[in-house]
Amino acid sequence: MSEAPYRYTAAVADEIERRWQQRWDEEGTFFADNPVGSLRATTDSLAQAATASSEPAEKMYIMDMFPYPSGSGLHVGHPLGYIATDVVARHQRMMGKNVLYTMGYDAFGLPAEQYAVQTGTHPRTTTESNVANMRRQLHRLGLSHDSRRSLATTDPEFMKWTQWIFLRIFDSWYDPEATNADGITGRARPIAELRAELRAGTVDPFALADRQSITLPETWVGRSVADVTAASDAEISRLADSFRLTYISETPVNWCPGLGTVLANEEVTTEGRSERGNFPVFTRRLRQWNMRITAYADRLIDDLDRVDWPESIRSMQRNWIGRSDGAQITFPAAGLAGNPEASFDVFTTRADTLFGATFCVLSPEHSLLEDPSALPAQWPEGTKDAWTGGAATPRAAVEAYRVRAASLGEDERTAEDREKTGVFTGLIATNPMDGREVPVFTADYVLTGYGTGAIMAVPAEDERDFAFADRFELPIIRTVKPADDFEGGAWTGDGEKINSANADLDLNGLDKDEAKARATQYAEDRGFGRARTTFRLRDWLFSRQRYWGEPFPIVYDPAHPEVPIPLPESMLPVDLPEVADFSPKTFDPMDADTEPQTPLSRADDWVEVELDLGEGPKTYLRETNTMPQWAGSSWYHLRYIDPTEDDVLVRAENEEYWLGAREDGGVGGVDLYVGGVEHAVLHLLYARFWHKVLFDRGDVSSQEPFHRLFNQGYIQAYAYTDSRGVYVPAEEVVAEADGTYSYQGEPVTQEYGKMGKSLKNAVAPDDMYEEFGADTLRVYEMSMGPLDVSRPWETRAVVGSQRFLQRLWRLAVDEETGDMVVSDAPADLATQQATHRAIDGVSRDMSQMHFNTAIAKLIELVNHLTKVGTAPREAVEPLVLMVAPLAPHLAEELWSRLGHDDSISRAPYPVADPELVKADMVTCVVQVKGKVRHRIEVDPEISEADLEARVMAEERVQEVLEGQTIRKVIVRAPKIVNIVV
RNA sequence: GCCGGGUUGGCGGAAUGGUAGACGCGGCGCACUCAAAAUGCGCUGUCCGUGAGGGCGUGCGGGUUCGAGUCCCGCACCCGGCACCA
Repeated sequence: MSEAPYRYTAAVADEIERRWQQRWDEEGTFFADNPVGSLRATTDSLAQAATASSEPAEKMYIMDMFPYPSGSGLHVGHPLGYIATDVVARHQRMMGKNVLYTMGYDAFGLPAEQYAVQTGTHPRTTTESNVANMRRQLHRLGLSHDSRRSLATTDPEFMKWTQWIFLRIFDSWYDPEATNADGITGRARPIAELRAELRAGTVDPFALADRQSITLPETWVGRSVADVTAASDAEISRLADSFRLTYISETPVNWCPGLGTVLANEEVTTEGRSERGNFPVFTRRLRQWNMRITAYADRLIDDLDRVDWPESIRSMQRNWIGRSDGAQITFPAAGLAGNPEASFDVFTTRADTLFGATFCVLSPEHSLLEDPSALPAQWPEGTKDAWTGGAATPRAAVEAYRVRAASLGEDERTAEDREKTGVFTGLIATNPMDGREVPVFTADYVLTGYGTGAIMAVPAEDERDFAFADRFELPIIRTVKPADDFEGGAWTGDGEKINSANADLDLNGLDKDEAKARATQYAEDRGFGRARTTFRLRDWLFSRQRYWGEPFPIVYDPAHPEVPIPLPESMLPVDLPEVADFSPKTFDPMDADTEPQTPLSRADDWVEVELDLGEGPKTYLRETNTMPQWAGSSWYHLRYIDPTEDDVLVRAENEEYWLGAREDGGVGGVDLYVGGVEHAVLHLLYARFWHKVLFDRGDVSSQEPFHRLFNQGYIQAYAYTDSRGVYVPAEEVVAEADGTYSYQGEPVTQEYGKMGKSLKNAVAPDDMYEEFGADTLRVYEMSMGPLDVSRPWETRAVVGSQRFLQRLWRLAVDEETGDMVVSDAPADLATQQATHRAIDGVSRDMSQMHFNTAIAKLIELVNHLTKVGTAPREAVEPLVLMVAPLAPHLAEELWSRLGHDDSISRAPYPVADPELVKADMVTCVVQVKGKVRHRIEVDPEISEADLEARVMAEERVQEVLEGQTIRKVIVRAPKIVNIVV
């Protein structure tokens, strides 16, 4: 080490990196200018803009999925995506773009709250220290963030606008007939406009409610549009309230009295107990806030075709939304006490099979079964023993079945191999096609949350219905002719219609699609059905019984506790109260009938508040639920744009500049959004939904939040367990010659997967800085493979990236003296060509985010220059410029030592000279029957005729062709000649 | 079951239908050194051959093509998502 005092070691790297990071901070090197407002051009960048041109720089908005500021430090897997976006941001700046690039923190959430419950430390304290720690760790990587735009979702000034958006959505209803400025049908409109339309009778609330599956207040059920126009203002107002995009409803949730909280499905085990604490969990209807995301289902699917996202993610979203086109058919049902006109609706995607419906099935939670005592008191004639479930009457059978169904967990109920169960309800429905009487069953294979919660069963063409019919000895009528080799069961394939005719309609002989259309039309003409689209997507359960989340900007008048009252913007933000206890009240774990008592509900001084909301000072009660963690992440991309504005969410000029619709036909949004695939559905769907509401309400000009999405892979790692299954430190595991592994002489088992502290295989970035420096870590992570593929971490391979940077350094700096050794003499032709070929290839790779191959080409150039001896400036300068996005500190240092005063951050990226990219000679491959037999060096411009002549004249070729007849010669100058014999 | 993605040396990975294995790790050898480290240079898919060269090779089986890791058909395995969704 003493021999080379100026070698690029970790210590030298550390000094360089800290020095440049400080300078970047001091000079605000990475500040991005807004068109207007407080983040308008700084003096420096104004000066720079003036020297360039009067045109504003082209923009580029690059964003990472922001992290939760966890307390347990980073490992080297975390920053993979951040390094990649930083490389893109730095490259784009050198390409002359105005780059918006920053980092925020998704800081509400459970860990800080749980830590608070255990230790009494306020979540805000924990959160702030974690954010500070994470900022420091990321800063050390040299990420070129605009620090002025950084935020945390817990900042009161951020939370204010989260609450403001909540109110915006609360103030909206979805008008499926309204057209947006740019031709999209369906739009959120102010609730006041709905009240006006209801008053004027220009909207039919009953049709609208039916279309959006909205339950109207009971006083309005069964009334007409004429009743609406004649109603009082208060009544109209209540009616309009049912259409809000944010609403309260009794929603089935996972209630865990032992923890005193409602749980997400992921937090409930297959045994129906809480993951944490192992308490019983009950499915109960509780009063909850919801967001009507289902109103946007069509647009959320359709606009997936207008964004540049991986196909896999788009397909996951389509899948999740689950649009399915079919028909809703009404079946009259006889046998219900006091209701001779009873009927129920079924949803089917196979209206063509109506003639094959031989029974119907209601979900156990279906409204017709809510009062089993209205069911027949005796089994109707023809009831088979198997249908009764052993009960004496339909009432008893259904009652027992419903109780059983309620006690089953979701997982048990939907277990794949479970045999079909169910009981006959005693009700008899009429098939509207041919008047056939069919029995009505209840069975838990029909789900209450999908379609209408009721089906017509067509055992001949549906596997589930077939299994049920088989078990309960129900008739089967085929309405599609199966293929000849069909072996029985349900035929779900295509085929000619059979057995499908009544006096007025004959579907026989038609194909599936034609028959579907005809049957649906027939149902519509006769008034017993219509085409309908259903979605798998459910509305968004938006309330949580937690402390560490955004409070709702909602109060209640104690006289009307069922009517939520929005607070005016002037009263935002609603801050969290100080409380003594951050945990919700817990109950007897077995007592399902308890009600959640949120942490906020016990802050009496906060809950009860005197306000003047236009009726003079009055006492109101605050909403005590908090918002889910998804809230902040649904819109932070907007706040990055205008983080300092206090009077507006985001200024229109700035939003349009950074997110506006694109020339290539894109609908706007962040230019590049990088993050893990785990957010493929929920976060991205919620953010798209909020963004679309804001678009509809005129708050933003872009229709999608994220134009281009990129999912980075994960850095994975090997973990090792000993004979007891306990993890041992991966670092100290030794690979044995026979391919096994051992730790302290004992054999251990290798597994491959995530990196994590508990798996004892986490590698801390700090250790990498100490051993190699941040630039080496950056280059290593970018060189490991394509960004979207997961790959294993290998500390021992990091040295390769360090050697690359050391060789680069050595090209310019004498390791003994520290002097610059770059030559100002002109480079030889081979070096010029090597340089320009590298520029050409690296430029292409960089713009496609192929950093691994870009680095390979840079290494090749460095290796070439190493062989040359003294490196010429005309090669070293472009090389340093190309390295700058990847290893920015080293590049800045060399750039400065090469005599440049300005930061390399906005130096223009090198451009290849096409003349020097062209090769003088290329290798032409001579193949015989597709096998390589010879190679010759030829001029790249050689004509096909000349090339063929050259090849045929070669001695070696003659030799190989000896005694064979040439049938054909394929010439692709200058690369290949294939001789077919 | 359905949807999406994948399978290339000892390892990470390169290859607009046209020289399979760029670049890196590891390994082997040489130079420098008393020696080691570091550095530089060379070799490194596999089998046969002293060599020139040849055989075989991109999960498996077919096909298209003058030519296939790449395109098409079928299959196996792996990863991810959804799933009694009517």
